[in-house]
Order: sequence, then structure tokens, then C-alpha cells
Amino acid sequence: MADTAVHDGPPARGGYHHGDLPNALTEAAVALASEGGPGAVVLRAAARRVGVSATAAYRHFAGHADLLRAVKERSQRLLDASVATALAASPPLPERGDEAERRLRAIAEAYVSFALGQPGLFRSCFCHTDDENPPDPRAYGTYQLLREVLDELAEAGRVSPGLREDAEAAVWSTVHGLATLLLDGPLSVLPEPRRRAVVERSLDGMVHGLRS
Amino acid sequence: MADTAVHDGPPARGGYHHGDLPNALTEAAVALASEGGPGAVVLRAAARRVGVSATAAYRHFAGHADLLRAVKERSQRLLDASVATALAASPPLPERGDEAERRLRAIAEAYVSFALGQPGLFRSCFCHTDDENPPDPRAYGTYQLLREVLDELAEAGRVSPGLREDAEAAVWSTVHGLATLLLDGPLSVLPEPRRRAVVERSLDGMVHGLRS
DNA sequence: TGTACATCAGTGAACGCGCGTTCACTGATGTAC
DNA sequence: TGTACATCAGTGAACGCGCGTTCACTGATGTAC
Repeated sequence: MADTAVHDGPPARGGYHHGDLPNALTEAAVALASEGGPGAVVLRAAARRVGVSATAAYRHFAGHADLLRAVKERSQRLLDASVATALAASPPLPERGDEAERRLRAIAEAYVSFALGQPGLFRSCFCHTDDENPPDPRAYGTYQLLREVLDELAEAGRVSPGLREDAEAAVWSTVHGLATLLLDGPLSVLPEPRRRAVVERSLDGMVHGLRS
Repeated sequence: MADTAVHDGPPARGGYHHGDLPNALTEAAVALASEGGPGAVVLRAAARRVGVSATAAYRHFAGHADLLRAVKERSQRLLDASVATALAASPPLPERGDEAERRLRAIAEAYVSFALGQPGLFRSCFCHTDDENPPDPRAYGTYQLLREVLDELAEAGRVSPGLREDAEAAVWSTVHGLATLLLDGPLSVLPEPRRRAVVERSLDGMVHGLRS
């Protein structure tokens, strides 16, 4: 109520100059990806959605591939945010090791939920782009979260001495595999209760696998 | 030397009638997928490779989607065959549990190798097609192989009682996640020795996760 | 405070391309008699 | 063994479509003086 002015882009200029086209185009392209996956990211369609000529996009992006890269990055950040939010949602457990394990499972479940709830964006996060400089794992929020929670688990004595190293990648693989097999793979045919069982069972194995 | 006639399709008819177009088209489409992934499967291009008009394809396939489905199925069979071959390659170990564990690791390594060696086909195995009847997990050779080897592990006492159920899906998830993260995901940036370490570490966790 | 002008951010028409698919057709095959 | 004919498996031209990208352009903005 304090600020009654409606403005949905930073400067919100007049008709001819948009004010924040790069962002608006990226958002439109993300919406396309959300609806139809990375293959549905079409430069002309994004421009159309924003209400701007296709040519205008070339003022801010090198071309289609550049736009797709922006979509991929933003999708990754949305995945990161979704997982981080879910992680913060439930109250911590008193015992340190229990809490760390709870957090690990929460990360996994949020990751899978994002994949199933936002299939187009999830596919965009990991879509193939012929980039010469693919991102470092550490650029992913999930990697950082896993690192923290695995450190906590290790400090609580729930990771066997020799198994801490590279555990991020091992755990991430399990979680990512679950998500993709449930989404586009053979596990997609399972009815809901079986799905839950498979996820739970996989997380059990994952947690057990960290101890000797 | 016995049979000097050259024929590379079953009947090998004359010029006008091809003799085995469905197979030839599928093979051409698989070659396209192998080179550029499922997105490179183009009906007209497949027909061109076979040396036939695009229209001819409609005599044997309902359309592009149908051809892509054939590619997906054949890719899966190639993956299955690749894993099965690798599994049969090395000699068995004397102790039963050791042998089962060796086989489990061999499956995983062959699966990852196929993904990295045949990225286009691997992506085609799990590409998104709006099928109303997606395949049952048991249609995958990998699933059957995992089931057998997990039974062997269980019989050798290397699987904790409560953990046998759904272990196929859990193990498959880890292996599949490894393959996809190494191929198109953030683990693709790792140099070769680190890759091997990550794979080994993940398999260790997987095997440990089956015991309590 | 006003004005000239460089720069920035758009426009709209057009390009070539290759796609999936349909059309009316023709050549080859095999079967009934 | 020969012939008529239905059926099968191809052809080639054409369709409409939407894409990415380029072109010459124009309107808006901001800065130097």
C-alpha cells in the first residue's frame, strides 16, 4: 500500500525503449523452457512474448545459442533456490547427526520434486550446449549444499574415514539418477506409492553407503 | 569365401523395391542419433542416407515420432548389448560374493562407458517422447542384469535383509546419475583421473549401501 | 537553458533453409484362373 | 505355362510453416558545449 506505483521492470521506460529487455527475454525464454523443455526455447517466440521484434534480441544476445545458455543458467539457479527453500522449511532435529541426515534426505527429495514438478526447467538445467567452458560443479548450489551437509555428517561420525572424499559426486549421482529415471526413464511408469518406495529405498542405500 | 554374393539386407532386391526399408531407415536414423543425439533424427535425412524418397518412409512409419521411437528402442538394445558383452568379457572370481560384486561393478562401468563413448545413442535411450505407453523397467536389459547380480549378492549374504527390495532401482539410479552427470552435467569438467576416482568412489558407496 | 550530434535500442521486411507431410502418380510383385 | 489384375512399395513435385539471421532504417536518449 505504501508504494502504489506499478512497475515490473527496473526502470520501466516508455513504449519504444523497453528498459530491461535482456531480463525480459530471458524470462520469456525460461517460460518457454518450462512449458516445453530446452527444445522449445525459440528466439523469435521469446521476442514475441515480450512484444518486441526478433531483431531486438540481437542487441542483447549473440544469437539463439546465447539465449539458451542464459536459460540453462537461470534454470540451474531456480533448481538451487527450490532445494534451498525446501531445506530451510522444516525444523531442525536435536541430535546433530540426525539433523545432518535429515538435511541430506531433504535435499534429495527437493531435487526429485523439482525434476517432477518442473520437468522442462530440470531438463534445461542439464541440456547439452556446445560450450567450450562448461561450468564447474561448484557453480551449482546443490554441490555446495551437499558439501556442507556431508561435512556435518562427517563431523557427527556418520561417514566412514575413507569415504568422505568425492562423496558429493557419489551422492549427487544417486539423487540425479533417481530424478532423471523417474522423469524420462523407465521408472516413470511406476505408480505413486511405488515411486515413493523407490526414492526412500535409494536414500537409505545412499545414507548406508556413507558408513562402512 | 564360400558365399561370394554380396548382400547387406535380407532379401536384397533390385533397384525399385528396396527389400528391407524399415530396417534400413531405422539404421540410418540411429546413425544420425549417434552423430547428433535424438534431436538430429530427421526423417528426410534418414531417407536421403538410404537413397530413397522421403515419402517412402511413410509406407513403413506413421511419421517422424514413430521413427524416433524406433531409434529409442534400438538405442536401448545397443546399450543392453554393450553392457552384456562387457560383463561376459572378464573371467569369474572363485568366491561367489566377490564374483557377484565384480559383476555389479562391471555393469556400472560398462554403462558409464557406453554413455561417454556413444553420447548420441545414450541420450536417445532416455530421450523424451510423448508416448502413452512408456516401457516397463523390465524391458531394459540393464534391469534384468541388475536383478540377477543383486540376487547373487543377496544369496552370498552381501545384501542386508531389508535392503534387497527395490535395490535394482537404487543401484540403477546411481549408475545412471553418474553417467549423465559425467556426460552432460557438471562432472564433465573433471579430468580423466578425477573421473575414474569419482566413479570408483560412487561404486564403493553403492556396494556399501547394500550391506547394513 | 538550449541545441547539435553521437550513440543506443528498437523496427519491419526479407533472405534462405530444411523440415514434416500430402498429393497424384507409376513401377514391381504376386496371385487367381 | 500364360495372362489379367489387385496390391504393394516406391517416385517427384509441391504445400505451408517457422526458424535463425541480416539488412537498411528510425526513434529515443544523453552528453558536450
